[in-house]
Amino acid sequence: MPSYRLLKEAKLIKTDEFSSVFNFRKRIATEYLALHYQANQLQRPRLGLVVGKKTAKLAVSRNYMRRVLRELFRLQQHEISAADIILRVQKKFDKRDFQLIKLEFNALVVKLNQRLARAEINHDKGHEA
RNA sequence: GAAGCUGGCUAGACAGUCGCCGUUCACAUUUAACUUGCCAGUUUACUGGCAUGGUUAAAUGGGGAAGCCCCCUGCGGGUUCCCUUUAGUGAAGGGAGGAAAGUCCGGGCUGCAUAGAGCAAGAUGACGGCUAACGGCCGUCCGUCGAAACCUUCAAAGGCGCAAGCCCUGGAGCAUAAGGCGCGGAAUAGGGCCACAGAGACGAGCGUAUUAAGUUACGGUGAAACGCGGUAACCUCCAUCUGCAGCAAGACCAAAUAGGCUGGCAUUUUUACGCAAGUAAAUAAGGCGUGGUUCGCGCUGCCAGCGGGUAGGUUGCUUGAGCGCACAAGUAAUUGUGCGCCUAGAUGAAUGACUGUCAGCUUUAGCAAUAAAGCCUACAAAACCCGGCUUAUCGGCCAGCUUCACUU
RNA sequence: GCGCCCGUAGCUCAUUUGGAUAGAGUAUCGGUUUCCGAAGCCGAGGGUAGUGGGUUCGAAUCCCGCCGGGCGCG
Repeated sequence: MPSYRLLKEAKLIKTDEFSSVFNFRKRIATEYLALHYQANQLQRPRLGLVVGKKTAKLAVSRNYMRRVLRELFRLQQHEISAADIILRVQKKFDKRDFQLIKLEFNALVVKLNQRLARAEINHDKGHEA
């Protein structure tokens, strides 16, 4: 039985960790979200969130977006391959858009897993060659 | 009853599943420290072993598998087993606001500075009170705004009436109610400014008339005119207040790397002192890098300890000018006494997601009861803590004030 | 947590200090020129100075409260 608890180990904390993911320069974007990622050596994915003041002026709406994304990550964490992920909100959304955001998030996860799997294969091939 | 206004309270409710952050308790495991008893070595103080001894502190995850059980059938819970690792489960109770906001004032707290006074700079400004303090609050005075009511007046269509007039409607004006707003000191302490118009705009002078006499009166404009005006939200003066910084304050613990200090080791040669050991000063050798080589150029070893200190962590961190009730003092702000209560502490930043029922609002249908659909709400989220101010705000409830009309 | 600056025509800026007509360039529209355009020339419209209040005879300008935008320090 997998646990859906969200632990401190599953979060990106330090500025260095954030910058290293950004510098890796891999990015998947949809209308509302942008996902930066970098494969890590841990057994689990780690999440960092960026919600800029530019996307929503009010702290309330920024907090809402953060919490929704964290919840989605929490429920999906075992389907996501091991990588450091930063979710960046590009466009404001609220409670009415929840289903839309859920679909976008799922699409992002699928895409991410595909890309990581492909990278794994290429990496192995490179080793054999 | 109508209209206008003021103040206070509240900020959907209940239940379920998963999840987050503190607090407390219980038991279990691991680690560390201290301690008790026994045994052995050896000696009068240590070392080792044992107890599944005691106390304290800290931490308590991750992955996998099949079956069974439970219910509100789910991304659910329970149970069993395996792998890895130093390593967890359960229970109770709590978890955003009236503005948490803007950061406009005032304090607490903390560090630094500080004999006293002054200058500079900034702030405040009726009078009296409240307060830890304030630019806040309360009371009074003053100024100003303030109604569809009252009063005055005007207009016009209609109604009633023989007529005077009345009713109704609209416009204007006056003085106001409750209430709102007000940086509300000083203009002979001094300086500056006062457009256009006007003869003249801050110094008095000019014109006309008049008189013994610059004696007296008047002067189309203009906000202000013959006067020792107006303006201090122009400079200024007077009175009062203010040391500077801010929890990223401050305190403690403390990696890696570089550098500092101390000690030891390694090390070429020369000189001085000394019988010697050695001490002191200078110096290069050696090694490494560059280079085909000599020359040349650049760098200077190892170990231990100490202190400062960065990342990081802990603390400050929530019991406080606290909240509620009662009584008393006071017109009130507020204060005193008694009793009761404990109410968020995150730090890439917890307070969330989903579901159901009932309220609430909107729309549609309907005479109505009600039904269906939608919204699950306004403004908005703590970041050391308080007292205010200002601004944003869907509704709901309660209390009070003023004016007018009607009834008794 | 502190500190500072800016909002004027559709756009870019003057006028603000020291109060009294809100002005220039560009864009728009009309005319002229041309076979038709462009450029040029002539003319016109466009503003209650971000917003609300106050001081004053008079406010873009002085004072206060909001709204929006930007910058700096730790």
